Amino acid sequence: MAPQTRRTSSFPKVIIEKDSDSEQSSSEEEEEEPEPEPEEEEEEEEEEEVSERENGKEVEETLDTKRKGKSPICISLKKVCKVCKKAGHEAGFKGATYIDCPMKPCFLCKMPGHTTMTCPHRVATEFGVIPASHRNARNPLTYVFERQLRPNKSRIKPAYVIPDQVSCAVIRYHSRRVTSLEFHPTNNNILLSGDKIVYGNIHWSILNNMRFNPVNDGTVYAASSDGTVSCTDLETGISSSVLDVNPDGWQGPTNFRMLYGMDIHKERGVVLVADNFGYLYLVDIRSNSKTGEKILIHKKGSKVVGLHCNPVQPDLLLSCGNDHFARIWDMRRIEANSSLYELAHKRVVNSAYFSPLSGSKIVTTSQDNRLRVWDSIFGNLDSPSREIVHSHDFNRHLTPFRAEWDPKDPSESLVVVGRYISENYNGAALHPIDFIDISTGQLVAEVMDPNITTISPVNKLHPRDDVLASGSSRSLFIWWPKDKCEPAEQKDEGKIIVCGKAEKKRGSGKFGDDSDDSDGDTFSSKGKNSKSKKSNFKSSKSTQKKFRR
DNA sequence: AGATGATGTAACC
DNA sequence: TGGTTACCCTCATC
Repeated sequence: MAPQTRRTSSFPKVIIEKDSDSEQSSSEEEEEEPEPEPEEEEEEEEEEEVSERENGKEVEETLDTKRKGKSPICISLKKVCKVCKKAGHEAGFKGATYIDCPMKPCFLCKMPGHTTMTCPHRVATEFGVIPASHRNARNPLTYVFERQLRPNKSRIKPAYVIPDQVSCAVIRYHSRRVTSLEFHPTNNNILLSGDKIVYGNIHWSILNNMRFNPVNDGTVYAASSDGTVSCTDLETGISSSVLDVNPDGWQGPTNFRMLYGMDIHKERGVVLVADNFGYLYLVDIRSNSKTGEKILIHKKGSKVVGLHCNPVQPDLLLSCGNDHFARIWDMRRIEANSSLYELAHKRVVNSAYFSPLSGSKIVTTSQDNRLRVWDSIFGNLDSPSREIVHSHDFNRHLTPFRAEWDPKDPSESLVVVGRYISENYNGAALHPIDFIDISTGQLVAEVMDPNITTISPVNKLHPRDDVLASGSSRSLFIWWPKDKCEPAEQKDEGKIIVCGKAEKKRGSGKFGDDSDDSDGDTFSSKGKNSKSKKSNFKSSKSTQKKFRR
């Protein structure tokens, strides 16, 4: 074997280009570039470049081995934009304000020509929201809803009761990101949270969705990426698998089925669950076993991330998934390609929910950074009645964002959704949880706390109380009006049940043992558990809730 | 304070 | 169609 040796005489000179520490503007950079031999510089540009980037600096070597072997290796340590890799500007945080790369489309609305800073949708969420057209499509849904629901709909929209300030409890119990939250249907003091489980426990993979059993709210069903649906008794903690869509076990990553969307059809007594290949499965609640055959409801091979039964017309099923569609089905005759409506989106649909009272509206969260409202009475289902630009980008480290209805709002227009992009609030980059009026597109309220700097993609409003539960990377946040006592103190049985792998030494150790610490201990003020990352913030008991205009 | 890496998937070709 | 790649405001830990 002949060792590759380079003759010292032909070893090229190494030139290191650097930014000067004080100057960063592109024009000045060009002036400062060392140009030892102008002719060779020109040659360099024609050569193939092998470049690596590290920490916003570009290290690039220009190899000239096949020619004279004499022109210099040029290592450039010039600062480049970490987004577009070009010099002359830099994207990233300047303090608590994020500066966008001007070469990329707006990170918020995805349109070219401006950045998030100047995006009209950032200034006002209602920008570009067109009033719904009062088309009357005379479709079958319209008749059903008009006859059955109009009398119950209030004519005057009541004002939202949103407190100026809220208190927040931080629960650090999950060892991985929170994926799912569910309030107990009857017991005000029970909240269920699911996480991305690492190993062990009821499921060995991500818990994607869970629902209380509507006929026996002491049990909970959960769908997981491990391909099973579990049924767990909350009193005993005993869990059983009621569906396994991989009866032959692991047959490779392309064959393994994972379960995402799930809901329970109370009247029919079935759990509806869908997989990552486009199929719907039914599980009979009485026998806790699979019933019927799987049905293709979305594009073959695409993930079905959400299922929701209409609260008033339970035979109407709403599904959504990665094929960019949400679909409405008639449960009485559901088979491939038989959907009543197809709600088209530009990107993946993270969630689709019927409005909680009348079931006549649908709100969807799509990865094109838009919330869409579909109204079966005042609009039609051919196109959304409203599109609201809102930052909830897909990110591999985050649970996908899902806009959730406020179940207590009689006008069915209030929606809660976490925000991806941050805003500079007194020097801290915070990601508020947004309350949006979908009838106007207006941002009604934004919930935030200077101590909570993480993103909260999972949010759920309490069915009866003024309580918001938020799920973040590893924490749960419980928000309630500041003037009220802590939720768990309202009744004597406060209890939070956390599904997932418990990491017991985390946080303040309030959950360190398995005893039912019910009252004050269960909720602790955020000051105790969460360390303030920004020293310029004092840990205040109450949280700012800012109103725009 | 700055570097590290765990990590899943949508969109593209 | 399947394989490849980027991924741009994570976040906890060292």
